[in-house]
Amino acid sequence: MHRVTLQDVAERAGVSMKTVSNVVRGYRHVSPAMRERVQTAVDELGYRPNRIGRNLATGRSRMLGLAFPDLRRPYFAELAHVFARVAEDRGYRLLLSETGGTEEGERAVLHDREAGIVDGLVMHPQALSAARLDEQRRGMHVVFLGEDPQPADTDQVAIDNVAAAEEAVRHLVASGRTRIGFLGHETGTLSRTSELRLEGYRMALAAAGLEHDPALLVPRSVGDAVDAEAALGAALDGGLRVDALLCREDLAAIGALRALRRRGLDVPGDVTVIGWDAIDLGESTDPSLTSVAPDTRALAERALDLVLERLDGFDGPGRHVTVGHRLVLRESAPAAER
Amino acid sequence: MHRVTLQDVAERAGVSMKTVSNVVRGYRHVSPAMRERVQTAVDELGYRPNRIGRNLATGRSRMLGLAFPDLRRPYFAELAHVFARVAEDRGYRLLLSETGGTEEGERAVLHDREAGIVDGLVMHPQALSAARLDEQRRGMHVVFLGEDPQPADTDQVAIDNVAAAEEAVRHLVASGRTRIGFLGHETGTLSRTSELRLEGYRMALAAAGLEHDPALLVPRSVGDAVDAEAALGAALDGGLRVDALLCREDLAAIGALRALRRRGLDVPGDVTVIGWDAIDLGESTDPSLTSVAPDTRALAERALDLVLERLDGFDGPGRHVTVGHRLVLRESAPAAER
DNA sequence: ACGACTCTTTACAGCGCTGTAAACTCGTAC
DNA sequence: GTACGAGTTTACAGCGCTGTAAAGAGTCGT
Repeated sequence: MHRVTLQDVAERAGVSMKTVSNVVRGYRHVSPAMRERVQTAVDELGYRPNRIGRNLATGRSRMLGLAFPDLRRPYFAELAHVFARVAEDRGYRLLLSETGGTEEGERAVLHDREAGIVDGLVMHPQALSAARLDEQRRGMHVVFLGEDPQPADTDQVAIDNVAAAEEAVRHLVASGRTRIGFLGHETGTLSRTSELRLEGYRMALAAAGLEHDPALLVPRSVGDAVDAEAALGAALDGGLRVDALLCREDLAAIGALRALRRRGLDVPGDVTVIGWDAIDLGESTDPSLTSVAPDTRALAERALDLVLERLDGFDGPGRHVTVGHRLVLRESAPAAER
Repeated sequence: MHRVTLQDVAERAGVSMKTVSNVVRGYRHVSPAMRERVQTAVDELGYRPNRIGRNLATGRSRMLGLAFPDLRRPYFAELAHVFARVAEDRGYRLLLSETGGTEEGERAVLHDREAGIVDGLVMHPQALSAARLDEQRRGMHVVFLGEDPQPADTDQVAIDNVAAAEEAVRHLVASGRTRIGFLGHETGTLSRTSELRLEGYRMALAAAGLEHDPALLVPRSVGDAVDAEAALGAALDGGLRVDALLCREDLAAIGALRALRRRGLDVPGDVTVIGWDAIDLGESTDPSLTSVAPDTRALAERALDLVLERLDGFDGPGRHVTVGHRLVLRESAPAAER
């Protein structure tokens, strides 16, 4: 079971190996007659290029790493899908990795370039500090997703979390809501993303002349729907009264739907709910979820632009790109009656 | 920016390249003194192996392909997570690919071995026939997931769909349900998976002495929750009366919850609902979903066992492995009152 | 006619690492 | 003392492909 190599084809066609390579790669300086002759031999022998040989010779794998904390979270799975599509359009494959949101996991994916497995990396960091990220990446081209602190000379892409939160809260205010809670940020140390979303939430409350009441903030310890449900349930049972909720992510919103309904509170009548991420399943919850939808296509496009420009030799300062978002209106927070 | 190679370390430590390689790979026939001397040089120079060089020399990438139709479907994203973990325990990386459920997509992943990118493949086929799969794989070691028709001498892993469906229906029967519908199979040609689940459904009905009424089958054209909701909604509005539903997958069950609630039907009181796949979010729907849960851990373990045994030289006939499942009881179909 | 340029093909070396086998040393058994 | 086996280190060739530069032919402009 000997694999067919360039040399085999070269012998068959009576030309040099390099000429076979030129034909297979589509190099333009090959005569039509030669191209046909070699292609015939390629077809007869069923030659298929060995990417490993090519990768070693070129020093490029044409594969990019994409690292998320956990693929089971619908938003990340859906984002991975978009990234894979965009990368494919650019002639790249994606190697998906889960970091588990741990330092060790993040450190591991940063080493993939050194191993020659990937040419660059797009990553959603969660555990490593900016200094450690910089130290561990050792020159690897990385684009960071989100707004967590990152090394100064690296590139990142994010949505404007402050503006998006403001917009969501404004929508709730326009619907006549006055006791607007926030559900789903971390119980202990806040991630930068949570900070920004809370900042936007507070700014919009202030702009609406609503007093910010810390009692309206409901954190959770684990970022899933079950934990959000429990956290909100406990708060409601402990006397929390809200007429609206901005949730840090859709999973928290889904947990909120259960917690509210279990206590006889109607959504959106008694409590209006807005999620974040606009996952596909948000269309099929009951009520369907109004949610902040990042422009995931633009996110992927920009991120890949940035990392590929680095691969092409761009050596300028780190760039911070903000992509769009919109508020997807569904049943949990319908268009305001005006 | 010259990468540090085995040769650099060898010169630094005053030994041969091969000795450095032996140390780095943990080859046992190296003296402790030599090991320490080389490791010191490795650490000083910050040497990191280039996997591409190793892959070319060994003919192995230690990467396995995992191909699903669409990562956005929660079940596949969650299964991918389990596979990645199991593969990692075995010293392999996974290269995830989406086939889009198309022949072209499936054909493309079957070629990755020839390119040298992966050593083998685990795949959930949907579009290619058994004959075309056999033709296209050209000797590549593939393990197929599910029970669709596959080449005779290949390996596959699946749960017993018939038995699982029987069990689910028995649970509904034990809850006193007599008009048990099935929601979510394909509108046109049935996949083998749907056939088997329907077969188990029918067998359990017969065993319970319940007449099988074709009007109780509600197919859908697209496999998402929105389409299932529409299909069931139309059927209910067209006069369908059921007191229970077995759904082909959890997404269909989630769609069913909305359709039923929108028509004033209570779950599980008026209609008991069972889904399939036991996705994480099934715990946070309202009511939470009772669902057939494949033993995904065993699925991943067996599938990787099979493909790795092929890589190790096993050349026997194709093996069909059935792994376990269980019925996860939640609110949509609670334990029967007995 | 000569020089410059473009097109075409090819020889050569190298990308980084490993498998194989040889050479050498040491310890043990007969 | 000798032979054998195990441990240790190393030389060599090769895995498949590409970049670089050279060689040769043809065309065009001066």
